[in-house]
Amino acid sequence: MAKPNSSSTAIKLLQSHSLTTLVHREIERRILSGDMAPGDKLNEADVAGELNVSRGPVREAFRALEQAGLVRTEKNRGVFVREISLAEADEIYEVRAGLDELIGRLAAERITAAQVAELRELLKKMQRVARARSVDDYYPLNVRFHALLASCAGNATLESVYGQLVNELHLYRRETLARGADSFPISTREHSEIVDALARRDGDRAARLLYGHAMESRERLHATLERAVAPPPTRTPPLPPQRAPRRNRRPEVPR
Amino acid sequence: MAKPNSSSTAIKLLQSHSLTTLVHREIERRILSGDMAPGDKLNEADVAGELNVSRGPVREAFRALEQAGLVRTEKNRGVFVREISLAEADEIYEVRAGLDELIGRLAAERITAAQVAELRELLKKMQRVARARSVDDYYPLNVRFHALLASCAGNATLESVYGQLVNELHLYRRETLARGADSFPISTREHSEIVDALARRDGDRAARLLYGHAMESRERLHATLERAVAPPPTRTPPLPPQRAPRRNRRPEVPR
DNA sequence: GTGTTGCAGATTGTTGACAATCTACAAACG
DNA sequence: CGTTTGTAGATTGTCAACAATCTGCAACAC
Repeated sequence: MAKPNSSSTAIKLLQSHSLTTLVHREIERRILSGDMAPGDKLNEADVAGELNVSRGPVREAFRALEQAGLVRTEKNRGVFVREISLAEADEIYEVRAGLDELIGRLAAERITAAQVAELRELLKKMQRVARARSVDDYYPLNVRFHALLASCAGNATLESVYGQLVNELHLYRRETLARGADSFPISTREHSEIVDALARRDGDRAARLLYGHAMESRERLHATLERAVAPPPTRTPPLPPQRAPRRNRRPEVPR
Repeated sequence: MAKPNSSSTAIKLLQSHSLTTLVHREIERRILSGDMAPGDKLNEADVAGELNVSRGPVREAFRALEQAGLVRTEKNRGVFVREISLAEADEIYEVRAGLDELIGRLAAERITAAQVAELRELLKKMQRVARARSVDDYYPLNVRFHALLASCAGNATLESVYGQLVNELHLYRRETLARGADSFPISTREHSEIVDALARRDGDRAARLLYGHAMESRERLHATLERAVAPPPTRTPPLPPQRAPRRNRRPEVPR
């Protein structure tokens, strides 16, 4: 009765929230927020106990997180927060640069006036924080800026793939404490130029700026790492045998 | 005793192959091979029975497949082979084009002589098949060509992301039977030019060719679809209520 | 003392049973 | 005759117990 097909959003939420989903999100939150460091072990029974569920949903959530690249599983040994090597971070930066380039080209075509305004708003906030040199405040704003940019490309698939890579890079940052790559507000001018190019619908320039911007982050990462090569390697004193396998997504040709 | 640290690969295989993994691969194979069509329902008990395992591993495999974008889950209703709309296929093609461009640029720097030879070998085979106009033989070769190209970029992350998108597009092909997009051997000349550019290490040209190549596939897809707009919509006579939600990967800003 | 072997505890992998929810059909009602 | 309501069956969501495997320590042999 009443409204049969109003599709009340509240209903939809409860409809899709199984325990597995909840557990998945909670663990993801813990990993990305830094509550758990890369290499930490996730004990099924402990997690289940803390969240007051049984081990079934926890195991299901682990499989999803593994596919998302946030944890690594070793049979009969457990799941661990994924550790990202410098080489892997390098790879991810490279892919991200390519996607950023695409984002620039597409966003220039499709961006709306409201989105430009929102970006400029965010830019102002970033410049304030940059002047205050508060690095830890700057990083999340930078992440938000690029996420917003990705959404301006008007391609949900692109946004989703991009977001996954950013998550993995975030993991790397947590692991090495190599704060330099995306944190220092070196790039406020570049950010402004990007938004300007988008506002003028100059896709080629936006694409070029964004690609260069991402590659610079990668360079800064290397610089930071090389500077920190003589001091202790940031943590991990004993470092277990390291029999970690590669990730498991494979192309697989049909037929 | 004997060889304590030979890391015999046979051991490693049994080490990582849990039932969940096996089930995951088997279902993936069934979906990509076309044994199951998009929209088909995957019944937990049935799958468990066919593979002689209990429902636990099956459910875990489902969660991984969902994250990989191959199935869609509706709470209390089941999991279904993902149906990809034209709009989504369009998005994926767009992202794939961007990645192809990146692949061209990177592969030009890193490709080896052996890889060039392998590509040329494959090209010859493709031209033979193209002359014979056997479309169904051409498609898998085309897939292999692009997978090989992706591996030449020397970036495992890129290869993995690219492979996932290709899988999803394959799903679209299965769904619509829109064979035109990647099947017709229109592009043997373009393929040759791409390999030539890579062999000359002309990254800019390879990137441009590959981007254009992917975008052409997208255009062909549209053309094929528009040509088939008056005839019946390729299948799905009743078409259930269609309350499919969006995919569930989300960026999620930390802290 | 050094290295090996064998247990005990803990953790993961798997299973089957139970609870909650949905679908479909049929009976009752207007 | 069409609509609604209730019930039965099937299916998914969750749980707790069992089996297999691993880790660490202690006892033993050399």
